[in-house]
Amino acid sequence: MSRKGLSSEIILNTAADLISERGEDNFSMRELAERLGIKTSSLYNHTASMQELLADVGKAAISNLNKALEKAVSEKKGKDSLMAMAIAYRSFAKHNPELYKMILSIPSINNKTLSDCGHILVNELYDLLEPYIAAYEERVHFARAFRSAMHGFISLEHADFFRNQISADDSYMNMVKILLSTLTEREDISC
Amino acid sequence: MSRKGLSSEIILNTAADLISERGEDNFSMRELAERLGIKTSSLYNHTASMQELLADVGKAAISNLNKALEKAVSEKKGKDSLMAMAIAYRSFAKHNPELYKMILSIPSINNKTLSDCGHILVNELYDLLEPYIAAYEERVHFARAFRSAMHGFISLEHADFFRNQISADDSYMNMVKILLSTLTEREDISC
DNA sequence: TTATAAAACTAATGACATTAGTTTAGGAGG
DNA sequence: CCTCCTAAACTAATGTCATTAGTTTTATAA
Repeated sequence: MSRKGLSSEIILNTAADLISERGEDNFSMRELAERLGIKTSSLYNHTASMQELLADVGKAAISNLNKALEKAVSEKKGKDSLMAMAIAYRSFAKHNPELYKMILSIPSINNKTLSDCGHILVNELYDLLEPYIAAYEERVHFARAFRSAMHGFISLEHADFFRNQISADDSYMNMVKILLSTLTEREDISC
Repeated sequence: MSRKGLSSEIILNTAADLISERGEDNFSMRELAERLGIKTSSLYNHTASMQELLADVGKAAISNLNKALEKAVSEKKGKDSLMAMAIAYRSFAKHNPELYKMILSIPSINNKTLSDCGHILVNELYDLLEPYIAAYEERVHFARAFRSAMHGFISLEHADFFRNQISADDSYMNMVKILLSTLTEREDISC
């Protein structure tokens, strides 16, 4: 190491802070360098490109989201787990709107990342749905619907598409309940 | 007029073409000018800024989406109308993925635009839901869930989050049916 | 104490949006 | 047919970026 105690981790965290504060569109290597107290070009000793750095921030974000979901799910059982997941998902997106948005741009950049990180959410969902939906294909359908609803709601809300006075929190809970209401415990006819 | 037969409409359409081909992120005034056969700075005789131009492209996109939805809805009745809307929504997004994405960035730019254009979709939905949901607040909740599901599905699919072999088309139809299945015709107890 | 290499630096390039000021051409009025 | 007017083109310049090449510095390992 040289002069500063800069590590890739510090750079990543500072980049994430900057993005959280001012949005991905307003992020610049110049401002990141300034905040770190170095010249812009020095950043390239730590990252190959801005694109790679942004991808890394996205990976960290999806990893944090997954941790939050796992924690939430592990504390409940059955439908309560699904409800807890939905609440944790929205909570993460609400507290980290800019980082949440970055998650969507990951897959197109890096095919492996999503396989590594994103599947936790999906596999968790598949497991939780098993007591309610026997057929694998149907489980996939429902999981996609569930994720779509969560993501879509958050996305539309953040883009200010819900102008009506009615509480968005209420609408979200209502939406999740509607979806969960279509799940009925199946009698186990195996063996 | 002077030399060329350029109109704001031609510029708008060319910009939309360019965005459709290469994405909003890769759009540049330089390339737009080149395709139009003029110098970059000449564009500023027709638009105040790139931001305004992009906003106009977004407005045109939301307008086209609304037209497609209205047409689809008008040809059916009851739940079939809702199904037709969902199919038309997805169809638009599938054929115009880049333009669809731009719609989401409109509200933050211009508060009036969405009130003018976007409410058609919302009001249409409210009307269609009236035979099934009496309470206004409940209708708002359901309409938000419905839009969230549609948008979320399209958004996740386009970001390549549905890696499973299972058909995305099937999943989409399944999702819409799940939501519509929770709607039951109410007996009209008014008067 | 010295060698090494990571990590800082300076300097330069090329893409980009945007602005100011100038020129040109096509249609309106005589 | 001529002349003016103005929309719409142009040239030139500025400032912001990301990125690269080449140089210097400094912390640590030997």
